[in-house]
This record gives sequence, C-alpha cells and structure tokens, in this order.
Amino acid sequence: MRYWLMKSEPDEFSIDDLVRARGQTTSWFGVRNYQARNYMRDMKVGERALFYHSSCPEPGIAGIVEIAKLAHPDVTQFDPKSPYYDAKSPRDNPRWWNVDVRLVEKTRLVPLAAMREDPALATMVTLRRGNRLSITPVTPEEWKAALKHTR
DNA sequence: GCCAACGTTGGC
DNA sequence: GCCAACGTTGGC
Repeated sequence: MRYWLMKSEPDEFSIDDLVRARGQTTSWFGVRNYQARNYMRDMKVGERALFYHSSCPEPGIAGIVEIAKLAHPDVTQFDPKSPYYDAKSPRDNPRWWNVDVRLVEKTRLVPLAAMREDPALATMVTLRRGNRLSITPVTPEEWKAALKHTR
C-alpha cells in the first residue's frame, strides 16, 4: 500500500470538479512525463493520493483521492484534436497511460507555505528544490503528517 | 511576467 | 553518447 501526491491546475481540473463528480471515477489523462507515467503504472486500486492544486493563487493540498482503476492507455494521445495528442505514440504500444481516481474527501486547504513549515512534510519529494513532477510518492509518515493539517 | 530548474529533442 | 537549444513547470 503506497501513498501518492497528484498535482492538478485548478483552472483545468479542481477539487470542486471532483466534488461535482462524487461517486464517479475520473480519468487522470494528460500526463506526458515518463517518470510520472511510471508511478501511475505502479499504482494499485484502493491506494490513496493527496490532491494538490498547482499554478494557482493558493497552491496546496486540497483533498484526498483514491485510485479507482489501474493504469490503462491514455485515450487523448490518439486524438489529433486533443492538446495531449502524441503523433509518435504507436497504437499497438501506447506511450502514455493513466489511472482513474475518485474523490475520498475535499479537505481544508493545506497551503504550500504550511507544508514547507512542517519538518514532517519538508521531506516530501514534491517540495524538493526544482522538482516539477506532477505525480510523486508520499511516505506513510508524510501521509500521516499531511492528514493532520487537513483536520 | 519573470525566472530557476528540469526534461526532451536532435544534430553531430 | 554528448550537449546545446528549446519547451515546460510552477512559485512568486
């Protein structure tokens, strides 16, 4: 059982979109980074992730999601009309994969500044200097510490 | 809008 | 395999 952090720009897809889709699953398409893709392929159904708002006025943890479906080929890579289209991805050997997630809960926002202030969270991969990965692993200790901030 | 940091691309 | 150029991320 592993824990994760998944970033989303709220302008594109926010915690409130997940609230509106409560009970449904949401396809985490559009990841175009190999390391982040590999993490998604490691994910198992039922594992949980911190849902993080990035590139916005108030970056931080906004909720908790769980993995609802194992990684499967990202349909947008084959759609020429999609901004995520990848002409070089072979249909019989897709480059890009995505899991599906579902909302566990929308939490109080845990601002980036608060995350940096907590020594128990300062170790998070996503907070490391220069890290830009949209999907990163979270240790059980970090997970516990993060949940405290959401209450 | 700026800019540091990083990943990817492509010529050699 | 190297590495410069380029594009992207994401906080500020």
